[in-house]
Amino acid sequence: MPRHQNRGAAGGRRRASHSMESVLTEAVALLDEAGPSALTFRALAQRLGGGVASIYWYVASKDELLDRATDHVIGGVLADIEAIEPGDDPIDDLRVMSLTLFDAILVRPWLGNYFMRNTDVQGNALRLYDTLGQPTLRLKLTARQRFHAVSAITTVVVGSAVDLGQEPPQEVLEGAVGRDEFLGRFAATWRELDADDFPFVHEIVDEFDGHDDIEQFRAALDLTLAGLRLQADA
Amino acid sequence: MPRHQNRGAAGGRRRASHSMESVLTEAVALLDEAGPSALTFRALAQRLGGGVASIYWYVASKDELLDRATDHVIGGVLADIEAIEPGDDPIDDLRVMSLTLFDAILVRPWLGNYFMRNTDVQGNALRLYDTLGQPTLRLKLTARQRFHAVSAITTVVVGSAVDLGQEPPQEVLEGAVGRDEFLGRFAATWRELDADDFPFVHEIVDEFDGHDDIEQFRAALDLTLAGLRLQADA
DNA sequence: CGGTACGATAGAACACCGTTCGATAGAGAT
DNA sequence: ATCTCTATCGAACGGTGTTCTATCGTACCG
Repeated sequence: MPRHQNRGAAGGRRRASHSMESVLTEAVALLDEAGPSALTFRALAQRLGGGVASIYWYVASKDELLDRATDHVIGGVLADIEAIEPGDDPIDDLRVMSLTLFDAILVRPWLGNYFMRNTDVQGNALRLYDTLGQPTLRLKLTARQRFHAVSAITTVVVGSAVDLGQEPPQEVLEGAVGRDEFLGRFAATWRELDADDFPFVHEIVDEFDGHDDIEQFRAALDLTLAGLRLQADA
Repeated sequence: MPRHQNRGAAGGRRRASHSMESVLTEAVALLDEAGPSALTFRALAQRLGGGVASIYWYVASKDELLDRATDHVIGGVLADIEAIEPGDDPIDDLRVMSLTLFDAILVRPWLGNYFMRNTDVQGNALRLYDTLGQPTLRLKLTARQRFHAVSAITTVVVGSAVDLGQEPPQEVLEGAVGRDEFLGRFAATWRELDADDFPFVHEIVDEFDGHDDIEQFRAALDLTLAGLRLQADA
């Protein structure tokens, strides 16, 4: 395991010289460019201009690599969230923080799959969890209610993110097919279902067609927050 | 692709004779016994007493296998949920249905990772989605609100399930370490954090330690449903 | 200075995975 | 008897995470 930060520039031109920073940065770049399936040790090594086994000096396994890469970008999100100054309404603060987190996941859908998986490695995620919980301390709730409230919120965020992270069939990732057309195809299938057999699907298919992910998330979040406000005012 | 159900018993003793049913049943058994990582084509083939390639006659890829296996057990859950007779309060019905679904996922945490991934293949999941949505038709809501409400609920269910599905470090899976002890270890780490730096974590660590997954889910669900009730009564 | 310990790198090999190919067995129809 | 179509299977292919072992280069120390 690495002890110090790598403090020097590269040596000669035969051997590569990495650093935790560069490993994570390139890993994130791979994830951003082509999704989780593109992040392999061989691809990462090539990008770093080194050998495969070298990566194992910084990271004990692929799981840890993913955890650390996730925490690496969560660090940035954490800074954004900590920069939010508390307002009058704690629940409003919760809302802004959650939306900030969700925005970050929207840009990097893979985040949802690894976020908060292992707080031992993901120090920033733990800190984010705490920051997200702090507004609840200003609400009239029991400790258990606070715990459940923040769990509920992260559940909504992660749950929505997982929906998103469902690597789209590679067609939209390559840009060959737009997301709207992708949704439209499903909508078309649904519309052909018998209206008596599937009354609800029939009712909402137009809403599903071309729906906005952020709006859907905000709706789910607001339901939870409305419930929470009710609880805090009781 | 298979046309008919396999209608006969096995032939001689050299070649194995499968059926869609048996393939999915054994796949589910593997998933139940040792989690997703244990479901390999080789392991499945051995269990079926046949060759690896045979499975591809029933299923085009591993993703499809996972989708069909998931939908196979969702079929049972669907029956349970359809058996629920509507009560006076649609929101109560939503609650009972959601809890029924969550109970099923609690027993098979892997379900959460594949549920509703592809409604083309997962016919039962689509039907379940519709059934879950029907109570909202009795509420005074717009179509969009109904769509968002059911999305929110499935998000909470799936989000909670993903938390669960986080294959525990194999120690608790083997029964060597109890879940409580596993949680306790994390709690111990959290307790050592500075109380000023992590005020929220400090506040809720006792609640986290030994917490019940069902209770946590129910709390999140109830917040959402409370918000929904507010919306429907407005 | 020369030697040595250690931080850091890397190539080759291993075991396993999903998937494909080509061959072939069996049963019914012609 | 031949043909066709369903269903099966062993062997191989390319790719993966991971480990083994050997090495380079630098900092330290006698």
